[in-house]
Amino acid sequence: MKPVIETLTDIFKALSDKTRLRIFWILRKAMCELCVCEIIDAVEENQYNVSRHLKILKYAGLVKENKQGRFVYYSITKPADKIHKIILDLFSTISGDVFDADAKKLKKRLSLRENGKCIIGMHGKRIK
Amino acid sequence: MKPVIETLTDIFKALSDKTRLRIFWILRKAMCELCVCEIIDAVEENQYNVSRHLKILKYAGLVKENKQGRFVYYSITKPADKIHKIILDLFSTISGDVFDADAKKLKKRLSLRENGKCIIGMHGKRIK
DNA sequence: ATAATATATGCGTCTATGCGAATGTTAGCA
DNA sequence: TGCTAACATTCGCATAGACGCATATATTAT
Repeated sequence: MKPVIETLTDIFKALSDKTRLRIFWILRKAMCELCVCEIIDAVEENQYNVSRHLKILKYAGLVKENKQGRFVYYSITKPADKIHKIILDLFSTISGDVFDADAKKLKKRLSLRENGKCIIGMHGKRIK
Repeated sequence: MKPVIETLTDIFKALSDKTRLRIFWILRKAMCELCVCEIIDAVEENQYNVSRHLKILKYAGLVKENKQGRFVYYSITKPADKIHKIILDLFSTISGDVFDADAKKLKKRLSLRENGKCIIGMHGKRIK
């Protein structure tokens, strides 16, 4: 079990980068699992950067992953303690140009899903 | 006016360092202005580091200063928006060994005040 | 004016972090 | 088995941040 102060600095560090803020915000907004390529399209960042940032968010305990075939779905972790819960409350009050634009791009991307599953990869190619 | 995302990263960056977390925590806990030397005694850090960290917290809009003679008193700023308010709520739920120890040291230091004012400098020398 | 004291800041150093590019890994499909 | 695609990781570099030391600034006492 990490000391409280470690947990806190890990969380705040994870949220102190713009790209990670956007990724976390869009994951919270989505209210569902998002596959990496969908996140990439929403925030318009490189694959390796998104992957790296997701790792940091995961280490801080803010997101979790769910591997399904070659796709990896990420989602917000359910808050286990007060601090975590308050962080999520905080994000529910956040909106603004960058965030709203990301939400718009995500919505467009999610409309391409079939049966609630991602069927399009990173370069717009349909699966199967 | 800073964009929302800038405000957020500034706040999270400011809180992503252990010493700054402790300084901010003790300022919130104190519920009153603290002079720099009192903060130094509470967190047991070097003068220049405490000064620098206070500057970063101030830049993020989390604390404000009040100069009185050669003493500078710092205190928590009143939350101007929801985000700021939630951050403060978050800190009201935080406690633990390091934080509690700091609170203890601060209490001891504050008991040396006279008329609610700091009368002892950095090296334990009484003023006047 | 001079000295002393509370606080701030500039400089050098070391470490941490973010990015780009390339490469590695795993899973589905022919 | 071999190819392709989704995602992860490693390396090298550039920048940012934290610390220690020395010094600057501001204010008060002598």
